[in-house]
Amino acid sequence: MPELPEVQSFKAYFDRSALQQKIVETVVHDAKIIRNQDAFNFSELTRGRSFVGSYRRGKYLFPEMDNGHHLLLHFGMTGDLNYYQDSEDQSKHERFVFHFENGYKLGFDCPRKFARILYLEDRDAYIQKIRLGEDILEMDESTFLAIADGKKSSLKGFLLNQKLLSGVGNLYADEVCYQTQIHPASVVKAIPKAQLQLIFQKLQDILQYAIQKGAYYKDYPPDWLWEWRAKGYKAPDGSEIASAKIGGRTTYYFDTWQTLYQ
DNA sequence: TGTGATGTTGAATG
DNA sequence: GCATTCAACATCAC
Repeated sequence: MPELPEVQSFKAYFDRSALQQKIVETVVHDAKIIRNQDAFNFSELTRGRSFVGSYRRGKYLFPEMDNGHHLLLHFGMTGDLNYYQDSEDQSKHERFVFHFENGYKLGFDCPRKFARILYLEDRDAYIQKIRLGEDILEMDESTFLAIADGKKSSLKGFLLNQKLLSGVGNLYADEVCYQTQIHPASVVKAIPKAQLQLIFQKLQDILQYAIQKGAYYKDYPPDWLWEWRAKGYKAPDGSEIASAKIGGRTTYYFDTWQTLYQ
């Protein structure tokens, strides 16, 4: 689920449900998901506070509290938010939940528990510490070209590296490679400038389009790659869909349809 | 039953 | 320092 467009819709969901409400209680069901506090401290630190805003960078969402401190919500593979009133609407995999003064609750669900939650006194220091790259949608073309310059890694590995540009995950990376007709195993420094510019433009287009659709996959165009993946689809030139591990992740592509630069 | 999954980290290796 | 590969995290679905 959660790549940049998905996290953007989590942000919108968070903002319209959780802002400006006092937290009367924070209940932690699974302490392991909170990485830098124990359950007791996390509850104490958030109780009585309210959220005043949120900031998204790549796949990282930072809710801001009324004392100037932040949380980090990173959704991992299966994180989700659930705003509800009746306890029967509580998710089976809720890991912690804020109870607000108005009687509603905001639960953080995560079946696989790969999510990472932190309490941060200094958000920017944390971002610097983990060397999180600039959000791809905040980046201009010249910055993108400068970051790509001379990189010896595969295009796929480059797009997935959150320290270089933040927001792209496995699905959207494949989508960009497909739509630009560039092979994901291409060596970045061997890709011509015009093609890098195309990659940049497609990144913007694809992510913006996905955000506009609320990251709801079923509303994506039928000629996007994601839907074809496991269906034995053929590219316009007749090449069959292939999969291989590239940049450490399972990657789908069309062998001859996508040009390999190396 | 085994395998892999829309993510990240840390360790080991080249 | 850079890049790659692997294991680990924990659960579910095919």
